[in-house]
Amino acid sequence: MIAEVLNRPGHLARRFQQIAVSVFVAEAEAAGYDLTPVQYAALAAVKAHKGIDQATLAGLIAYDRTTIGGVVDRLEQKGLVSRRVSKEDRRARVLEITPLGKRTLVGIEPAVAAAQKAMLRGLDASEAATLLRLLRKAIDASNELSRAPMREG
Amino acid sequence: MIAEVLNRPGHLARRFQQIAVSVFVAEAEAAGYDLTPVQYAALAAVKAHKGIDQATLAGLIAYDRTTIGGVVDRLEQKGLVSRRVSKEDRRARVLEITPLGKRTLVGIEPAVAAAQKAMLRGLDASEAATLLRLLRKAIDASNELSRAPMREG
DNA sequence: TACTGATGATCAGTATACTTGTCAATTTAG
DNA sequence: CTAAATTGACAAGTATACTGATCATCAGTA
Repeated sequence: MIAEVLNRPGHLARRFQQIAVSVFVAEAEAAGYDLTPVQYAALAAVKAHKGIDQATLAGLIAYDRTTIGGVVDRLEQKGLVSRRVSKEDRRARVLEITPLGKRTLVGIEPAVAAAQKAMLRGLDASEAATLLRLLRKAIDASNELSRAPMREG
Repeated sequence: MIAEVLNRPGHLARRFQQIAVSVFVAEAEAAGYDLTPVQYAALAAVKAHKGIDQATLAGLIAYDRTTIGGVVDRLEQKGLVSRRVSKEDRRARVLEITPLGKRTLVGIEPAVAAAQKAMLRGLDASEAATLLRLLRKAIDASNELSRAPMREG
């Protein structure tokens, strides 16, 4: 049997993430939005940190700096974010959320909430809280082991 | 602040999975193996189920049917798995682990164990057990919400 | 000031993970 | 027993997530 493999933390992490993405995309689509979890998180971060550059944004939500380029490309293409060269540092691209981006964040919120609930539907409130707490704890302790660690903003 | 986004289960799932993959690849590489977590799980499943076809393999470890094709391609290219057309069903590709594949699974085991330990290093034994139990429970309850649900066992 | 190093971003390349569509082979329905 | 539905696999396309390399710019120092 391969139960040993299927019960390893790495495999469970992959499965849970797989379900989380599926649920998010399904809820967003049902609500009429074409936004992935990654794009959503980036958009929310840009809103919360006006004028942030891509590298700082990547550190904030723990994305690889190469990956963030493509994500921002798509957000820009959808008109949710604007990107321009910084005046202080001409290497940097300064990001800002557009009015459409703001409306999108507000409008998609119920779908996001529904998705977060759906992926925990097998757990009661206490279990869900425990799972999130332990996930946070494990992540915090291993942050530096990731190739794209979270960097405080 | 974007703490609300960063503390959502979906984001934590992504971060934990991200760390799990990084740790696995790093440990495997340090041990002299070029194998990803996905390839490892597929290889272990092929060993445990001789003569399995790709679709059944995909269901067993909850991979997308299309994804498994590329994974098996790489395993075959590395000489870890052999693939041939089934005699009972000529649509199917029958998979078998090679001697090199078996040696690889044995040899990489310490690195896999080290990786699983590393990604839980922030938790004590009791917390780790709880996290895995709750992850399993959440996954089981939402299995069908995934695009590539686990099939059979 | 010139040099050195660090940093922001991008490009090319690889690997997952999924979509839709297609094809061939098999199974089931009528 | 044929027609319809299903299934296994692949192809093309998109999105995340990295590697390593390169380029431009900026910051520090000698």
